Amino acid sequence: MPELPEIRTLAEQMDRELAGSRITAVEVDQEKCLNRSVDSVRRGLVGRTLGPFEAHGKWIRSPLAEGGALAINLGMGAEVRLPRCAEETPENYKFRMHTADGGGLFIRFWWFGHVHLLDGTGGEGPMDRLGIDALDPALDCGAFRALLAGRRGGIKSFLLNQKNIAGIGNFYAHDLLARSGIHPMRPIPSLEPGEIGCMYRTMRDLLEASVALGGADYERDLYGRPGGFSRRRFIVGYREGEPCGRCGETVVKIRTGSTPGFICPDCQPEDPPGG
DNA sequence: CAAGGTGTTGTCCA
DNA sequence: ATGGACAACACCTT
Repeated sequence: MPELPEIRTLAEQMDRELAGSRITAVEVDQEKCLNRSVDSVRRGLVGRTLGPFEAHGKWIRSPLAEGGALAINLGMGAEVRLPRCAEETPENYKFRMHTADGGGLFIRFWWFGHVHLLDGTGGEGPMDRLGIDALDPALDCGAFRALLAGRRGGIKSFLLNQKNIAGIGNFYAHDLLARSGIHPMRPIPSLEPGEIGCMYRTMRDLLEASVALGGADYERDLYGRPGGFSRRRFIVGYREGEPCGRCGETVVKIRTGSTPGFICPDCQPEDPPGG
């Protein structure tokens, strides 16, 4: 379930703990998480030096000083830990990397996730197909409008598609739309300029607020500490049957395409006034 | 206890 | 371009 705020929190911590460290050993017990064979990944990492860690959407990348890069995606909720902060036995972490300074990185994959070794030439992995990061400073309101221009589908599926904007998942999408007063199934062409501007500001406010708190409280960081962003902050997200945090109307759960969604029927009319 | 929902991504199909 | 179905098979709630 990690989305942009949780990934960004981890990337910042990994940058502090691991950037500049030389990799001394790599053990993998779950080969399907790799984009190459275990031997190939081990050969490509051991002896190399990790560069700065950067988040892009739900992916984390660290270029290697000798060329190429390490790319990590946590899928539906993996755990990433420093070895000294591991709570379980090492065997429970299917990817284990050790560094010369005595540190390292353990990853326990839950459903699935990815550790990719990239050769750095581009066009080789999922990261190359990502849209702009949702908190990229270059994504101002005008750029956000430009992304939506000419698009025809529903707004929620657009926001969840990482090729359009990277970092938004179902967890934050519920309130991003509710706080903007937009029904998830609204066709993009039906959105008023004012609604798009509101959605842009809400997206930045919501994600930045969670980043400032270290991400969602059900996720744990590199040290095993939970984030400070509680879902009690949501006005509709995961509040089925409870009053909407804005108007008090009862929140309902609906199907929004292939994902479940939570909406306030009053704040998010399917057919907006004047539309 | 068994069944079902859930979060992500890529691929395939209409 | 768009979305739906599906696969990857862990873990919690019902």
